[in-house]
Amino acid sequence: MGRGRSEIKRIENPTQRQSTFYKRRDGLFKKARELSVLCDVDLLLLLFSTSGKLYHYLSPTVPSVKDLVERYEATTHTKERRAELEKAEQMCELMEKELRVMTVDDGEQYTVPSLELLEHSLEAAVRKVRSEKDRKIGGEINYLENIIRGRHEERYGLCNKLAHSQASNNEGGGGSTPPSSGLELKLGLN
Amino acid sequence: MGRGRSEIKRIENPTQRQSTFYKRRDGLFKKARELSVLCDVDLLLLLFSTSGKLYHYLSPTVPSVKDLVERYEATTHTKERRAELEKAEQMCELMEKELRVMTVDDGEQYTVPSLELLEHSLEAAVRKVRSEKDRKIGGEINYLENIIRGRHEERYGLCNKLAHSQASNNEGGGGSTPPSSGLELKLGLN
DNA sequence: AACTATTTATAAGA
DNA sequence: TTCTTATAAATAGTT
Repeated sequence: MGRGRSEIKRIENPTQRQSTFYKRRDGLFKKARELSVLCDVDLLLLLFSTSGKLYHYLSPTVPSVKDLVERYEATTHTKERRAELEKAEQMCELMEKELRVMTVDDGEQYTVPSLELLEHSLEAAVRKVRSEKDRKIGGEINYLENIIRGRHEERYGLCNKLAHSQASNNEGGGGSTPPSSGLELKLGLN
Repeated sequence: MGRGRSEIKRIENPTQRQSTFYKRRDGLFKKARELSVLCDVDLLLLLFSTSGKLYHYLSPTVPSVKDLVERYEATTHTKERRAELEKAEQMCELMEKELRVMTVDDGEQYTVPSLELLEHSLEAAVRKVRSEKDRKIGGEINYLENIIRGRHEERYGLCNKLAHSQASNNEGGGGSTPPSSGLELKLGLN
């Protein structure tokens, strides 16, 4: 847009780069907000300018950056696992095929006992690949279970804290508990 | 853009919403990429569609999502701390002012001993706010130190793993160590 | 997916 | 930075 060319490559002139940065940054954030509202999308936009300044946008439907990043991690983990499983599956098939071919083909270079030996080791390899596949499936389940357990503990901890703080408020503020955050300091004006 | 109105609010018609989503998602990613290249910016764009599908873009200069998010956390932490410190500072000033006013003003409603008592508790309160401020500064330092320590341990752990796996490769693969990742399975074709 | 009439974004210039 | 304006780009509605 604008007058003249396009060409997406690093702008070397620092003044021009800065100016373009302001304009396009504003444009990008506007578009991000619009997409998130129009299409009911959870999104995070996080950016650091060359000078190290932080700008970010998080759609209003998302409670926190951490939350969305955890979802990202969970998703990519399962994706990676699925890709690995597919590869393992393919490998399995390939090896079974190979095994069949090798035992049927007449190989002049092999004696029967050596072919038998080869067959056995290939069978063992197939078993190994299968068990590795199973181990990975188990690992994925553990990973997800851990996440769920973590969430539970988090909630439990919060409940505890809440109950605790309510109890100590009812006592009248015993003094030894330090303020946990922000500026709700007890000023001791008794 | 396009024919007709604008109005940024959730599109209720699902077909239209989906169509708009595709178009604007592509546009947003394009703009994100362009900004990151043109202006040499580190950026992360992470989004989940309503159906839970993940799309993301990370500028090529950033090693990983985790990396950028850590930078975000470090930055916001220090920002929050700074804001808290500022508030504490203001509170301090306010209280000192109040203290001065109260001891100088002729308050008809107070006896001198009660004013003196009030003065002392206000002074104590000021001390309390100051020490809370110092505690927070210390906490921030600890927080940063922890991050640094974490990085060191991560690296150390990786070095160890590497050394270990190289050692066991030299031994000839003793069988009890499970493959750590991917598909570099030892097939046992001996 | 493709096609346009329009609206938006923005490169240059001030 | 900030505003203006000529022009390139994005996209809403339509096919």
